[in-house]
Formats: sequence, C-alpha cells, structure tokens
Amino acid sequence: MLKIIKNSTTKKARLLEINLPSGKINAPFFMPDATRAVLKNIDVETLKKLNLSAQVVNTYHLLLQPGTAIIKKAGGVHKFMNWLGPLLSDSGGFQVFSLLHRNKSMGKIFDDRVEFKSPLDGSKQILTPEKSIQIQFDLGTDMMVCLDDCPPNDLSEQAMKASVDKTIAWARRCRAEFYRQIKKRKTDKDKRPLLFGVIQGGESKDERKRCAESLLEIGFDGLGYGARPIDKDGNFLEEILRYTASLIPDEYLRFGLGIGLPDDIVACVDMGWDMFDCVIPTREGRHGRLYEPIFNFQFSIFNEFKSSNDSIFKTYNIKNSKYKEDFSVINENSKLAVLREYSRAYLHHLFKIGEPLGQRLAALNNLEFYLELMGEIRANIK
RNA sequence: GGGUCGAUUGCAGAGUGGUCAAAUGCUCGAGACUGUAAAUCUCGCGGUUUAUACCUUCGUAGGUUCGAAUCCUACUCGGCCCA
Repeated sequence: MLKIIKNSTTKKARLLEINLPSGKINAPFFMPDATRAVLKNIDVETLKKLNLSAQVVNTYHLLLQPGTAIIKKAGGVHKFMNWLGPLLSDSGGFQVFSLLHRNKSMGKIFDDRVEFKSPLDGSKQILTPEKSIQIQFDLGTDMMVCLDDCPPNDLSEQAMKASVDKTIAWARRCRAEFYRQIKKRKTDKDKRPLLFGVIQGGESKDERKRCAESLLEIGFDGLGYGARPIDKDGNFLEEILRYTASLIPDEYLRFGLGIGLPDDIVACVDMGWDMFDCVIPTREGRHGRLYEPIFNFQFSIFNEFKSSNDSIFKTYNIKNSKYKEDFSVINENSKLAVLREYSRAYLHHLFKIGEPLGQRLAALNNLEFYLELMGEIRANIK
C-alpha cells in the first residue's frame, strides 16, 4: 500500500507512492479540507485541472448534515460529491477540541463517548470511536482517522495524561471496529482503506512518546500529529513536530493534521512527515488573502529554507485599496485561464461587492500555490 | 405667497443645556485566520497626540448662558400641506 520511491540521503524527507482504493497518490502531498463534502465555492472539474490528488471530508459535519443515510443512498461520499479520487475522512476528533475544549456548554467528553450539541439545531449528538469508524465506512473514504481527544497544548500535566489515555483507548476501539467493518463488508484486502491513529500529548515529549508507542503497539497504516502545531503565541512547534515524527517508523505514513503554513509544511517534510491538510489556502482565500511564491520555485527549497530566515512565500490582501487600480493579472503562470486573465483590480472589485466569484478565484489561487509547492517539494527530495 | 417640519462627523440616523468628538448600522482603512460553529472575527475611522490633554466640528450668522449639536433671532436650503 505504501511504496518508498526515494529516501532523502541527507534528511528524513521521502518520496512515496501510496495505493488507495480510489487511486495512487505521490507523497508528500497536501489535501484541502472539503469538510462538508465540498471545497467551498469550487467545483470538481476545476480541481482536476489543478491535478489535485486528494481531499478531506469530515465525519462529524457529514453526520449532522446531510446525515449518513443520504450519503449511503448516494452510493458513498465519492459519488455524492462527484469526486472519484482519493478521500480522507477526519474522525470528528478535532471538533471535540473546537467545540468542547473551547466552549464547555457545547457538550461533554466522557471516557467512552463524546456528546455534542449540534450547532445547527441544538439536538444531542453522540459520537463513539466505533460510530466514527462506522460512519467513515458508510462514507466510503480511502483513508480514515481514529476518533481522538484533541486537547489544547497548554493543558495541565495531569489533564494531558488523562486526555492521552483517552486517545489511546479510543484508538484501540477504532482499530477493532475498523477490522470488524472490513470483515462485515467483505472488503478486498488490497481495496481496504487505510487507518490512521493520532498522536496527542501537547508540548510534552514524554506524552507524545507514550502515545506514539501505545499506538504502534495497536498497529495502524499511518500515524498523525494531533493538536495545533503552534503554541498560543502562534510559534510553530518545530521541536515537538520533529520529535514526534522520529517516533514513527518508516513503514508508517506520517500525517500532519491541520498543518499548515507553507514554510511549516516544508519544515515538516524535512522531518519526515508525508501528508498534510489545512484550511488555510481556502479560508484565507475566501477572506481575501492571496499567496504567491517569492522565489519562483527555482531553487532547492530545503536548502534555501534552512540557510535563510526568508519565507518561501508572500501574501497580499486583495481587499486593500492599493489593488483598486492594479490591472496586473492574478497569476500569469496559472494552469487556470481565469487566474491568468482576470486582473487584480477586478478581483479587488469582486471582493468589494461581495461577489462569491472573488472568493472562488482567491481560494483557487491559494490552492494552486499549495499544490505547486508540494510538487516542488517532491522534485527537491534528493 | 402662507403654514409647518427639518438641516448632525462619507451615507443613513440617534442625541434636545454640561457625563458629546457626538449612539448604532453601513461604507471606508487595516489586521487576524493552521484535522473549517469561519463569505468569519478583531481593531481603527475630525485633527495634533503619551494623554482621563488640547484644537476644530452638528446648514450660515448673531445672541442667551458659567456652559449650546441641544434654547432664542435672522438668513439659506429642503420636505410636506394650503393658496
């Protein structure tokens, strides 16, 4: 399922080929978040033009809306969203963090389950490790993630331990349910999805280690880095990321969940992380922030990154008044005619009038930047 | 021509003697965004500024008052009603 094409001679970075039920992917790769089974504002045809390899959908969000019954009737989430390429489903674990750790009134985390109040209608929703896996099978995704308890990084030592215990216990149950489902559904051995455990432990190396070792004992196809990859001041947790990667053997896929900024992704590949997902390109695009490369990619990314404090990208806010009369094109090198032909002044105008086309173009610009970056990263693994 | 109501900082629109550089919304200016409760959120928005400071400002010109966007007079402009 996982074939190592090339190991970097000087770094942990590696080039992989991953075989999934819906197709092959070359790693390292980046997946945009189509949380509710759509990459906001963007259609599948356009994604194909960008050579997108995979997207991420969310178990929790799809459970709430439209519900698994509809998706089953549609023949799975691939058919439902008309994306026949690889899909990863996130477990809903992050929503534990996002909804409950930040706002206790939204529900409660028990030892054996999570209870949420649906933000849509206030109804009570229960998620268990087993249910999360069952739903992911109903979705029919290529890569699945164990339900985890995603704690804030600054949790007290004792609370962090308890949280990690929970993540480990739930991972064990997820794996058991995963194989139960494979047996029950008589899934072909080489057509089965991949299952990822999630390493938690915040900024504590001891907890990260304990979590990783326990998950390795249970056995998965890949392990992920859980929780926010930045501290409360927004600083990238490079040391913890590097240490956590080092705990994962080579035969495992290494998944950096929710990572991140372009520079962080480059740094993570250098540490051995293989795959990433993040809302940044699409969300920031919707908010008017556009990414563009600084060096035009004609350099060795890793060396440049290491030898200078320069970032490999820059951003600009298309809503700023200085773009009112900037008739230069959004991106003359784009694969997409719309980005090669529409001017920044026009894009500025679209944002000013609140036209969704503006959000779409900006998100596409950022997504293309991320995908180009990943291609350049793969080309630079030597 | 007569009567009547009104004129507030980009717009709309509060405020009717001091706590008003003046609510609120919008516009405008900028920032944030990391497994998406996010087409969202934050900050700024007369000037000088470290400022609980000073200056200029509520149609125009005067006046009353310790003190006026708020009260009085005239004028200008606008809405409505009557001729």
